[in-house]
Amino acid sequence: MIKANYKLITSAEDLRSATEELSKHHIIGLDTETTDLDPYRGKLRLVQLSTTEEVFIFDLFAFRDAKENEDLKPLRDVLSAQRPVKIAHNSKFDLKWLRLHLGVDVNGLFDTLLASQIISAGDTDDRHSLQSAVARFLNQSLDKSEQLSDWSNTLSDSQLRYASLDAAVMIPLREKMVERLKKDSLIKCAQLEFECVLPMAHLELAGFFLDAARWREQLEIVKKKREQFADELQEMLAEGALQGSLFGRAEINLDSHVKVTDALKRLGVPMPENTRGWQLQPLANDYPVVAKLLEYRTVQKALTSYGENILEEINPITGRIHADFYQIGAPTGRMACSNPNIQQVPHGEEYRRCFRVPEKRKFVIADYSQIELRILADVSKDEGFMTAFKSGADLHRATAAQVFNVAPEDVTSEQRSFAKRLNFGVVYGIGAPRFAMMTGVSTEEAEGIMRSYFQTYPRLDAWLRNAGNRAVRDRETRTLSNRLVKFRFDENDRRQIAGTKRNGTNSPIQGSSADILKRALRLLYDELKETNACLVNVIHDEIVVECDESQANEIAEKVERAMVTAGKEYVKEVPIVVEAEIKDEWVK
DNA sequence: GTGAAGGGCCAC
DNA sequence: AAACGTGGCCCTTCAC
Repeated sequence: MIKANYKLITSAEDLRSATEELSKHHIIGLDTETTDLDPYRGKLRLVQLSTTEEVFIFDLFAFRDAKENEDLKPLRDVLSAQRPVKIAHNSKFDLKWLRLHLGVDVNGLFDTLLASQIISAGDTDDRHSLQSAVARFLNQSLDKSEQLSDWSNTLSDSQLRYASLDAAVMIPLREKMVERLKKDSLIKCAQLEFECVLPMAHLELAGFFLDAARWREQLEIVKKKREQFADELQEMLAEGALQGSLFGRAEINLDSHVKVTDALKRLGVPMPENTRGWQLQPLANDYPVVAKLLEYRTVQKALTSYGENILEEINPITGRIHADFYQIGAPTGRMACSNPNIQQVPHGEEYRRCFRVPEKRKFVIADYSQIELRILADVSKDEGFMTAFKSGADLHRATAAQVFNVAPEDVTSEQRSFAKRLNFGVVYGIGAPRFAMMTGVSTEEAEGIMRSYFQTYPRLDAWLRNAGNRAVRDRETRTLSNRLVKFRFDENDRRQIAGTKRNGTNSPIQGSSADILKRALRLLYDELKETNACLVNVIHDEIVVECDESQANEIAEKVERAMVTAGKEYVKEVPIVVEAEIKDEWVK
């Protein structure tokens, strides 16, 4: 059973001696208690720091104006120093509050949530709450009943005991996790993740500005378009109906795939198993009604996911959108984002241009050029594929020239398009039938093109096959940071084996790309520290920074440098290219 | 009425 | 026979 002797700190004098004691330790536990989940709405009540012997509970309500209060400086110093190492669960949360309410950036972190996810290596059955982690690693139960209690009034002994336990448990939990991280060679990956937390905390605090008036304006236009598509689609679908209602045409629920499928069948459209876009696309040429359906769905999707609802996500205090980012959102290590997901705002300018800079500010929008393909080239060491990048010219054209054995200037637009689709497809483990479907050639032709692609890049082919086979054999794979991705599958199920092969080739590529981005975010944080530029969005291979107009050029250089440097740490031979632009709106 | 699953589509 | 990887979010359908 975890026990903790706590000391409540409410005076400058006690604070000094407590921090003095804390700085004698190499490793301490960290937790906070707040009156809300939103740092802009609530107050930071307690900061708990634990050693192996005791827990110091700092009651910030006992100190006036915490952010500027000189009496709290020793506490800030302990938190900002690289040592002692601060252990916390979901430290991004604590870091946001400490930054905003205590004016300190925490350095020297060990995050038990991230460590738990890294160790689980993508096993989606594992849960990663503090409670689950304590149960799994320490075989103990943790009482969370006071978590949502009122932290704004006089605190009960039960609350203080709860507060101290959460901090105290960090030390034994970390010990168990370090054992596992070492055993699985995951220390480097963990360090990468821990160093990325502070940039993520800043990202969430900064938020992304959305021009609400412009958004509403644009929505009206899209809504009109939807009404028009809906009308036209109803008209076209009704032709197959046996009878209309007495009051006119029988309306079909266009958002019901069941009803729409029925209606399309009535019209004699040879329907595939389901009505997903990529299955319907080939029918769009022959059946205008199918083309119309796809048009309708695109507009409908945009309107439902990115309609009025997103305006509710604007924080009334900052006037900006503070989305939730999950640093390890996918088994590959990729991030995920929600409430709202600003990583998948539709590309249409009508949406993107609503994300604009405030007065006197600029965006620096920087993205990696073909990062996944460069990683693939570098790890496979395929001479031809690497050459295509080293030439510095248009990659898809260069690929087409090699695959179709023509001079780059003689590549037709069709050949370039084949090359482009294949370049993108190989990362996902595309097969000939799918390639045929998306390019409109026969499966035999597709097989021929793919064969010549892989003959042109034999080592690339070998690497892909090998990666897939190894994934099946070892039931795991690694990214360039040595991040582990485990696979679970039924070896008697051929579909699952095929799926594991695709995962086995895709994960190291996608995951390494995530590694590079995370490293870039940390380097960027270090570069931007002394400026008032801030990270405002991250989209897998793209970074959006908002900065003062007057510094835009300088900041753009810093962003580019951080990203290229990060890339070069992992990709040794193939050049890393970053394209940075200065913009007023989030458009390319 | 509620919640999970299925189907679909957006981003990379 | 299978057919392109990772996520989030929407709507409908269906079971409880």
